[in-house]
Amino acid sequence: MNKDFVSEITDINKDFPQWYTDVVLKTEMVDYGPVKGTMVIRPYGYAIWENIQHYLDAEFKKQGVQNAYFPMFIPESFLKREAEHVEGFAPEVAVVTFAGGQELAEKLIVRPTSETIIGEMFSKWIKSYRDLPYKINQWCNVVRWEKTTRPFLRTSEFLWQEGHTVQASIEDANKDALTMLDVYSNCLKNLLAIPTLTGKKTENEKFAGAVATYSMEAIMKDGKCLQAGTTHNLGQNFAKASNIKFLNQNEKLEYAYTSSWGVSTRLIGALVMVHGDERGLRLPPKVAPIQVVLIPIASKKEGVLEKCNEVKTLLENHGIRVKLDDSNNTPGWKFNEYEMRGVPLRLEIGPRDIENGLATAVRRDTHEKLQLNLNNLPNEVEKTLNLIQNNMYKQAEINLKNSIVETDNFDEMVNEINSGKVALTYHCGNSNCETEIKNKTTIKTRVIIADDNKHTCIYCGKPSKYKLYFGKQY
RNA sequence: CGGGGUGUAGCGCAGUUGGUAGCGCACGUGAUUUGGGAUCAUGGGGCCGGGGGUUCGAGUCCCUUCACCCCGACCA
Repeated sequence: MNKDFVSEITDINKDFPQWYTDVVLKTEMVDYGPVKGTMVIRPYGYAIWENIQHYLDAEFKKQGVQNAYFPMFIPESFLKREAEHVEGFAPEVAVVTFAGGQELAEKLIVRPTSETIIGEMFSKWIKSYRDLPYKINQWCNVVRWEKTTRPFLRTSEFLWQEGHTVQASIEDANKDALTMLDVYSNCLKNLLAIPTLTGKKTENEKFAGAVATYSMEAIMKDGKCLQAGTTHNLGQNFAKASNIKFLNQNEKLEYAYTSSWGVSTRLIGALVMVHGDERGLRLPPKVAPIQVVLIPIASKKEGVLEKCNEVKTLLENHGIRVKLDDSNNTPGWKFNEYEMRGVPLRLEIGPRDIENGLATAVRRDTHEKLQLNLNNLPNEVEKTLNLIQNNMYKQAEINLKNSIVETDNFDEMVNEINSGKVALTYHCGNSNCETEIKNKTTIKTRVIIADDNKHTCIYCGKPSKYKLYFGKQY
């Protein structure tokens, strides 16, 4: 017996960041790429991403969004069209200066986001109010040369979707941003079993060039926040920069109003850090690449493997993602392996089970052992998977609530944040005051705003405009 | 860009005052096994991150460089 297997993954309570790295590598979701800061998304991680894509594509469609693809290279001059935008992104763009054996006349940036190039195309395509609204999404990679990187959470290149809409009024552009924020938070709730805090970002924290940025934050097991998705009301800023004009119903030429919104492979990182435990990954059934792992016991005994294959086909025909592991490894090894990989439900089938007409099942979320009737297996498995999905959301919700402390005392807020909590508090909305709060807390904070008028600012004591969350952040 | 750490077999590591490379796991083969990381036998695998130096001799000492990880400042 190998006694060292426990130490394969760092103790989640002793060193959370190292635990995270161990889990994503050992479950074979990801590996480091040869270039610093890059990652290879391996099949087990990519399958999760594909499940997220399927879910979101269906939701986007409901919102009248069409998929398309735009080039990765953007003329450098495009980026400079929007002053705040270039200031925000210039430090982290990768630039191509040499290609085809010669120095380029105009440098090309590798997209850090595509507002400028998509805006350029919109300006060609949109002529009239009749063309609006116009809604485009693309699944692609983007490059942001980050100084410190971590698989899924922050890498030099990452995968995301970016949606871009054009509207005839700022109200409609803002509505798009808010609607997509809902789509995102529902995705996290329904698919990933992750509860989120949503709201508006402060002036200091909004997207470079946006009128308003909305954000969805998830709370990790260690109490830190992770920005899981953002949507932006860009007003006319990018329309002016890209010259997107339309003729309105009064026959007046007018700059259009745009929005943009995105979520990235960072969601996979959130999934790991919200649900994982000391044994490794825990995946909600709806995103899990493998929903049920089937483990034969004494597989060489007569009838065992046959029964397993039969059950596998039965479940697959029911639309359940099943893996039958008939490898030579011992059952014990397999139990641990698939628990580490976060497979929601394990079925064991051995001579005893066959004799009794039952399958032994073990839930990953509760470690609960169940006996499921072999005659009604697909329905029982489906029911159990739903229970697991719901229970995982509930557990995450409890963790979220336990992580938040409401306070209007400044010192208390600082203490709570330093001890790993998220503080729910009040703020006047003044930009200088916000900066002061950040400086006083001496930790990186993430801010989300909801409108509020009943309290006073935690820092300056003036009437508060906003209700917001402060917390340590990834 | 600061602070800390690590580079030796696919992975995890050991390698003493310098003496010419080892352990566990994994992998190949054969057999026995199988309800919480099996056992025996046997086999393959190394530019000791790179470059330079000291030395009769360097994984080990010195210089230099590169890569990666973790923690901070900026970002999804």
